[in-house]
Amino acid sequence: MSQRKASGDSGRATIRDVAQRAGVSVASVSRVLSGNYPVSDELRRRVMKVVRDLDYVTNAHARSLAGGGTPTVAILINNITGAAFTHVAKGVESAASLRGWLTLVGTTGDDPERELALVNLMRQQGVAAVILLGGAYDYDEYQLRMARFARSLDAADSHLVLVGRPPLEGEVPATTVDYDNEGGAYAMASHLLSAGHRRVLVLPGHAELTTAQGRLKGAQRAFEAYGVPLDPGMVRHGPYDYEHGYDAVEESLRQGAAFTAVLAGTDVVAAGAAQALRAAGLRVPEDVSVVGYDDIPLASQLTPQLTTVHVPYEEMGRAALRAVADRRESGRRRVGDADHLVLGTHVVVRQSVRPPSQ
Amino acid sequence: MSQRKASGDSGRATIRDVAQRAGVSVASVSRVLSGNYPVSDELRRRVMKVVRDLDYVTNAHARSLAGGGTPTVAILINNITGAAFTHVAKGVESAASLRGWLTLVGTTGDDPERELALVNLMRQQGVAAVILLGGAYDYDEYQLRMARFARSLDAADSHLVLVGRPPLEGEVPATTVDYDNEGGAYAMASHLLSAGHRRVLVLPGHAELTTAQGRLKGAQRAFEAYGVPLDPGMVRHGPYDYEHGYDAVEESLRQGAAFTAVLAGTDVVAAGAAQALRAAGLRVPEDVSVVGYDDIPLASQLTPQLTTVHVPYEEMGRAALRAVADRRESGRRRVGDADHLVLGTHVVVRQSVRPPSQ
DNA sequence: TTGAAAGCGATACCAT
DNA sequence: ATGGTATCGCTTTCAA
Repeated sequence: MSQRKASGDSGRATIRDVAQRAGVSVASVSRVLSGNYPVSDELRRRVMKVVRDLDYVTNAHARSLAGGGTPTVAILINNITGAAFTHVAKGVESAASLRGWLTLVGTTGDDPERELALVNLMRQQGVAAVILLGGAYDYDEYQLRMARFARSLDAADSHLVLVGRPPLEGEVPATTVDYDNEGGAYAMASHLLSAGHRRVLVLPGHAELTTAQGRLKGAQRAFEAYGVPLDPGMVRHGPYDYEHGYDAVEESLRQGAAFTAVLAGTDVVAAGAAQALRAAGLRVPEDVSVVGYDDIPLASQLTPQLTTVHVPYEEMGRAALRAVADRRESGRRRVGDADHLVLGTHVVVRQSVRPPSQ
Repeated sequence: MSQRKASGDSGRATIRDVAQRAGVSVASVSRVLSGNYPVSDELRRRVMKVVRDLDYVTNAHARSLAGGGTPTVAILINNITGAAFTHVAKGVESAASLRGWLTLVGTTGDDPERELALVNLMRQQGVAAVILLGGAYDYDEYQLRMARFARSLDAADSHLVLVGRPPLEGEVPATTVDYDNEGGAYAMASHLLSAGHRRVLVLPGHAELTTAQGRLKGAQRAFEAYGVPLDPGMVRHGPYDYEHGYDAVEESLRQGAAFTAVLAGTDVVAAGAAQALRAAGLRVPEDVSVVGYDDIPLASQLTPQLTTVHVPYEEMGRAALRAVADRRESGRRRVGDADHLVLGTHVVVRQSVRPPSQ
């Protein structure tokens, strides 16, 4: 019944099927296909004909077991739906495919268990690198956890790459591709301050998220630089989503908070904030200015177009992959050897900021 | 120098390393790890200890060569940045990970060459299925091309799944997960017509794209049903992006076209259209109504919130994976056996439609 | 319950 | 330029 290997009938054709049918050795078929070895035209013709007839493709698993194999990188995201992450992923994928590499994607849903499981799964796959995207929750064990990931991957000839979060402390075999998060926030807040705003509602994000921490710190530094006190009551933490932006503004308004501008942690939060302002009969930017962070497409599609901080997400993705590829080519480097890359950010001035009216 | 296998030092630890160090056979280690075989507690303890010490994970390539292995599905997208696709991908990924499956992602950039290369690459990987996302360009060879993909994959014990596009003609071993594209457009157009709109600017998308064709056809049917002639000059084709929406409206206005509503092919196009209307001093929806299609988050984040057609993208992704998984479990089915699934769509009424003012 | 050994499909070294 | 074959790491009979 289940006569396996009856005649290359069921399942995929193997290199042996091709060899047999072409009347040559498997070694020859392998040579023709990899193309990195001198082969007679006659042989090549014979083999390729059969390859086409059988619609043969080599078994990637066997190949990578035997030596060769397509390098693969894994990218782990919290939520594939986030526009910012999506652009990093695009950068990684495009740079990978440019080199003929494959990209695996896994989503963690902010679940440490799942993150661990995925890192191990990727290790099993023998990926060239695991790229972790997005800000991290800075809980106690975080550093240890990441250090463990890094060492595990390193021991398996793989590599850990952190994108969009601060580098790890100590001598850990990991690469970080980050952006000037705090600097961007500093510039954005300064933009608001120099326009004359003094009372601004700040929505940095979750207090434990590294990106939110950086953005808040940048804003605080700007306020200090301008000698303007930043009322702690004007800082509201919450998730990076539309609802949070909306709710935070609505609530502040209800509590009678007086502010002439909103400094949001992301463009999506800014969108929610703007909507809440409008719902309260306030005009943006005539009555209240609103700024975001990230510069995702949404920012320029809103009305008014959002003034925000541009983060080179796609470029970060490309940089991450380049770092991995370089490291492969030039043999592994020593720990701590230029493992940290920081890309610049800058304010994109659009239409959502005006000097305070009164 | 390059003494390989000196002592399981360099590279990943193998099952042999574990066996040796635990003083048992590789077979036993394999049994302990796969857990699908009776094993003494003592043995298990010994093996697991070493596994932890060595931080060992099995080599997925070797495993899948030998028989077992993690099922993997590939999802091929034109542009990973599109919000709609992203949600399908999320559905696929979540359903996959629920079963312990892996997800590979590749982007084609609308390039047939690359699409072919990717399908073959995925075939090499021995994926359980290749999921093609998004509308297709209905050029001549399309059907033949897809049929070839389908047969190739089928012959390799894999499977082709088409998501968001019409099913293939004839007896082709492929599964289609689609949504009622035309029906949604019909309902959306009817909504506009029943509100009293008679002159509406239609921006269905690229004329060759199957989704655009369906959306246009649905709209046309609605106009017919209402006995309202749809001026061909009021239909403008173009890409599914913000710029197209903006430009199309701007140009129509410049040419003096008179319309009281815009029926856009996607939410993003609608966003562009709305922006252009505002730029021209027209209010939405007081002066001109605007509707979209897809119901991506953007739709409810715009001002005014967009009335649009909801498409269950994430659910489609889940359905696609379920179809593949079912097919695996229950052995392959015969060609043409309930290979076509169509999910419903419906209008989501929000704030961007008003009866025409005059 | 445990071990030995035969593949799985491809690569690359060693002969010819 | 070609062919034979050991090998990659693991799973799975087949014996013990």
